[in-house]
Amino acid sequence: MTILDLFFARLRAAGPIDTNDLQLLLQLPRTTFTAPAQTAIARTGDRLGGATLLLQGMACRSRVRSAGARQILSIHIPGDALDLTPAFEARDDTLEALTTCRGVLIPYPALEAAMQRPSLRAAFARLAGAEANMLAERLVSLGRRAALERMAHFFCEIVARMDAVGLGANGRYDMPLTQADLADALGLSVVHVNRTLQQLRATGAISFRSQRLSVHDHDALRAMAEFHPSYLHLEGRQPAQQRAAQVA
Amino acid sequence: MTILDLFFARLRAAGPIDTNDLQLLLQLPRTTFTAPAQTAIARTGDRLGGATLLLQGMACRSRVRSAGARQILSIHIPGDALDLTPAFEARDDTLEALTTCRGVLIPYPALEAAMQRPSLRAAFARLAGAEANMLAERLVSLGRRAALERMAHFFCEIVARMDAVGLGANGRYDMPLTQADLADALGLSVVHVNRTLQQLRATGAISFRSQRLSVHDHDALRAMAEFHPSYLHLEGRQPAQQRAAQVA
DNA sequence: CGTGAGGTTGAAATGAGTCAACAGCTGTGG
DNA sequence: CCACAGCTGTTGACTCATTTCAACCTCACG
Repeated sequence: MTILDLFFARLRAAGPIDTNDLQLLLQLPRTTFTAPAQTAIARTGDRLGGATLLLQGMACRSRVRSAGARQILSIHIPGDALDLTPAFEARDDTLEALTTCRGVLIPYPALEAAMQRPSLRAAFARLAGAEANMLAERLVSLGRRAALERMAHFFCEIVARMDAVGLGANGRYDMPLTQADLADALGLSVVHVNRTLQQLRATGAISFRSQRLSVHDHDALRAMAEFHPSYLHLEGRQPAQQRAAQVA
Repeated sequence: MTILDLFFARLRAAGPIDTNDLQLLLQLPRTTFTAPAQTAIARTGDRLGGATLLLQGMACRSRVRSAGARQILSIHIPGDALDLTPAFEARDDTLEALTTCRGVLIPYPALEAAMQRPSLRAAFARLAGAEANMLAERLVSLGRRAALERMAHFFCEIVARMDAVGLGANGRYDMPLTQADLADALGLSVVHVNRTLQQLRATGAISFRSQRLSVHDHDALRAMAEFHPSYLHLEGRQPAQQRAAQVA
């Protein structure tokens, strides 16, 4: 049981990984950080100087257009690695804490050193690949899915990811997103998110209120979204409990 | 003057790179391939087993929904590196040749070996980072830009990229995209692409017919798109000729 | 000269956005 | 302890961007 536990769970979900590698990761220098809810962890133009592992809380990466419109690029849950690729230049997006966040920062030089090891390089490449895949699938959502499917797909993905690291149980998940956040993630207006959410609730597949998502009919939700979790490249698709046991 | 010339131009555009590294890249085993226009280079489920460098022609990466709707994820021009990250699992998208394509495939094992060298790792990370940045910016387009801006932004990006490797001159660029391709890239219907294109032409900023894009008013186009090329992380923003000279 | 792919057009339908008001809840300060 | 401010969610009416459907045009090509 270590501090990086959730990150290790994420690594394991992406594929087999060597115990020695995990040991090496544990020995990397790192600094912990916390960020209060609703604040920026890193802004456009900043240089974090390392990769971030999110251990508690929920964060998102976003870009803001001059007109003020915000587009959320990705939502991050505990166990996620952020900014895996060394940023040589100033960052182009903003990293925001949606809730109070706790995590660690691993400086790039240390990470670079660890990357000497091919097996670790491969493991990180898998994470980066999954991240790129998620971005791609979001592009499909915004480009070619109607609001309802889009929202259903969003919930399917985040639920699959939370299951993979053992977060949430009995189909209930902490989901501290306002409808405005959801709108910016889905490329919709707040009003339309509200109505689409009602529509989705009306199907009986989910409920979503007061920071809490409950999935009542998993299959129906997936069908609505045409969700095929293969693009996430998560190994098993075990329910949360079983996965949690395996990790521990 | 080597066969990988355009790829080297792309690497250089992304940042400084050592001559020794280029030499090493030249010595990597590689197989050349060609693909006729309108055919798939690699389909969902395939495993290419290596990174692809596109040297001639134009290709795109896309996903198709069960209903038949296609979303183009990225457009690739000569000099682009595709599938830089080793794919351990079957690919999730389709790689299509839009025109006749010529390129080389570098097997992952060889690439992996080259990655031992930190400077090369950094160079490839820059390419991968730029790719991810482009995906992110496309997400902003689909989520938060109206059709006209979206199209203007698309043209701005591809023009900037072509300039960076010395393709196109005098504001004229080979652009073998049908309006249907454009629609699938921009997440619009073909009809609406047609009308938006007329609107864009009417501003006098561009013309686009018979596989050829001409940019008449670069500044107007950028203004319309709110295009800020910094996210591409291309070094200079020299006009094509100057850049071509530097590369040669 | 016919055929088909790509492009263009008009009209009607609709999904999503905008505007504006209001309800519910929480935290805060008087 | 109440009043108020402010954020989040909800609703209705209206507008508008975009899609859909269907027809037609144009041109390259066999």
